[in-house]
Amino acid sequence: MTRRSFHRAPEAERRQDLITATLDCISELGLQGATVREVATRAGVTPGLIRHYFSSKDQMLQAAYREVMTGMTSKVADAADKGQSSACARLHDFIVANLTPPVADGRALSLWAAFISHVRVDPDFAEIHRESYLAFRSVLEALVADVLTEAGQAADTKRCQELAIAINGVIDGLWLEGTLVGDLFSETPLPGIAVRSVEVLLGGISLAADTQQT
Amino acid sequence: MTRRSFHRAPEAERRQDLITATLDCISELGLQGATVREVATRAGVTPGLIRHYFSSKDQMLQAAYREVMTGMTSKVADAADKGQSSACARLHDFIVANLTPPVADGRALSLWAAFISHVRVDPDFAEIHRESYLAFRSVLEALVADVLTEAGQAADTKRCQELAIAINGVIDGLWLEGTLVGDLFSETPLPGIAVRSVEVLLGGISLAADTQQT
DNA sequence: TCAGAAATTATTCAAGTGTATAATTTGGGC
DNA sequence: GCCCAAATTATACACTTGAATAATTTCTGA
Repeated sequence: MTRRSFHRAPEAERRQDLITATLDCISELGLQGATVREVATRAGVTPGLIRHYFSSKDQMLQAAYREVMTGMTSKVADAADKGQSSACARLHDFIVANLTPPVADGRALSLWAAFISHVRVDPDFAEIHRESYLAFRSVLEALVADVLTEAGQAADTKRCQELAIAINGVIDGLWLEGTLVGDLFSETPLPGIAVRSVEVLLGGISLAADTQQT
Repeated sequence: MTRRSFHRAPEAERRQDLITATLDCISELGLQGATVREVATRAGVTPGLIRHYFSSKDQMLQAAYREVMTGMTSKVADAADKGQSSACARLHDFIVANLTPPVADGRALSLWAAFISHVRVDPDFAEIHRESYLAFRSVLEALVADVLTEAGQAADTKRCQELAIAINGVIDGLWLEGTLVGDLFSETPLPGIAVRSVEVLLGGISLAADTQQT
């Protein structure tokens, strides 16, 4: 009986493969389905190898959680930088990026919810959540400040903070609705609702991009 | 060796105890912690009894999910009926009820997230989600229609629907923020932000109750 | 009071769980 | 070409899991 042959992968690459496999398991089978054996199988690897890269299964899950959150935040932050034009256009793109794939899709929501449900169970997960939430909101708060100054309005910290909280609420809520019951919104696209809602929250500032049609 | 004595409980009561124990397990230990044995222990019962009330562990989880959602919806719907005064006051109370305990608390969020993360895993959970979401939004949509007509504005279906979606988004999103990182909002209470945001979304209609102070 | 149906417990089972450890293979540096 | 550290596999273990079954207790109704 001969052993199966294998190939030695660079540490970073193998870690990434394991994390990706972990996330696949969680989104398709739930946290309970992310067993050491299932993850290893999907990564094309033997169960024992996991403990060579992570000191425990829990640490692997935490690494996976971190990747999900930094991935989502960086994607929407990128979208707000691509179109360099105006602050309004950047906020507009930021909102839309939050409510369209790949940020707004079932897999992302499934992963997010699975981890959130563990925030109260494990303090390590709570810390990861807190960090990623603050990172996201600080991006949004800066964006709001830019929009306000661009519109010639006062951008004091207090007001920016409250607006960012409210806007974050709209985005989060619509992200939930869209990804959970997206099929109910074929006729009333969410990004449009979101943009209009935020415009209203901002006191009537228009975020319309130049290339917009209805 | 004598068997432990027990008492025969009415079916409804025992089922309720098992469901409550299930929810306690999930909120404190996660879905993975809601094992047949742990639930039975907390319900003061033997593991085997669970299969006498539910044909499988999964069916018990589904019953628990249903209870969580109907409980939350009925609580906020009740809050919108107590003060019979005006439609504006009812919407106001509805919003506040969503963002204050017991609806807005860590336990509820933990439970909700755990179940949501299984919506994509198990079609039965998806169906429960869909039903409870539509029930909630139909309550909100009726409330919005009342407010609009009360303010003398047009309350056509299309507009009510879009407004309900947006308002639901604000509520969901702020509910998330408040329950997840509530300690960050000691100085900027969320119910206030929510009410003001909805007022703006409604085009400036004031929802202020008579007994309001700042 | 005393059956007997139904609720509850006790016990068992096979499968799956994370982890620990030892045996092997790989691939880069000499 | 070969050696040796490190990556990977293989195997084993102790424990937990959901479920199935049989044995017992409870309590109602006649």
